[in-house]
Amino acid sequence: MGVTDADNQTVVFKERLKKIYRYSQSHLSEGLCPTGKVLAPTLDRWSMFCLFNLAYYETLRFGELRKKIDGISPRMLAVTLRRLEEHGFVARKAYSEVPPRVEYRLTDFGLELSRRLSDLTEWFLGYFEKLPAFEHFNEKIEK
Amino acid sequence: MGVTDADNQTVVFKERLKKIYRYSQSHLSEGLCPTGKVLAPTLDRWSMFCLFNLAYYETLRFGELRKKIDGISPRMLAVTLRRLEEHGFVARKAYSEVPPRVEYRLTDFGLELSRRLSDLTEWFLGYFEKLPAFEHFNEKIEK
DNA sequence: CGGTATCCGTTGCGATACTG
DNA sequence: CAGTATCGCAACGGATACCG
Repeated sequence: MGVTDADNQTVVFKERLKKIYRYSQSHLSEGLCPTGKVLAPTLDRWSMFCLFNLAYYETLRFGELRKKIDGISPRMLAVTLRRLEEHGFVARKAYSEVPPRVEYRLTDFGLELSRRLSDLTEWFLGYFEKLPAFEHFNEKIEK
Repeated sequence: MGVTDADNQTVVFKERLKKIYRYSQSHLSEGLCPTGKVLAPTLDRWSMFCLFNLAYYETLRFGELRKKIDGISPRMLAVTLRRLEEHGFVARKAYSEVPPRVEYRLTDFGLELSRRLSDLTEWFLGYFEKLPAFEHFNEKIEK
């Protein structure tokens, strides 16, 4: 009676916000909110390319990744992969061979994250045509 | 026959990855993938606090936000709000009064983004207890 | 093959002081 | 009240060269 689904959704949303907010405030000194702590390592210049390539091909070697990601330097690929590994998104497997062979793949966590990030990306690609801030982006897409 | 829901999901996921990947590569020079382009401005030290406060209280003035976000300087609040406004997440309304009054609220886009970010945060809060990289995080939560 | 080491420019952020 | 101006530091990313 008078209480709509939308109302209930709002209440749930606000409770969630309060919970997250409490966590966030206890971590202010670390420089990032908890969402940032997880997402930031995936939002630099190269991480998403690594994640999505690994999500697509499942297993790739260092050199294969390097070839697939146009313009990345060996240093940045190493840094990016190490960070993704440290955060539990990517698993690294080194074989004791000559020449050396190292394979990378997503963990379950990394795969789930990739799915969720692709959902998010899919959602806001629809906004590019509407929002002024992303106009330049659209122009390039159309080319 | 033999084609499971999981298989179909995987196909859809991979098609989506290809699509996003094409977009991303055409924007390499800009330094961020499209997901990053939208999310990065929300993942610095302060943006999420602004977004979540505005999602919770709906409308807040500059000074109110400043009081609610512990430790933020006027400069960083101004910078953060301006960036959020430029990206279409936040609407700014200035009243011609003395003393001046300015109100901030989320746009529909900003509200939807806040919901999605809170979903994401809710999901991975469940991983903090499992992943080594986030152990230090858990310790603080328990305090 | 799979990385490191080094240097260097840019950006982000904080602190403080000031203003229409 | 709602910001801006200025300064300074520290972290990040890029380019290049080198190594087990």
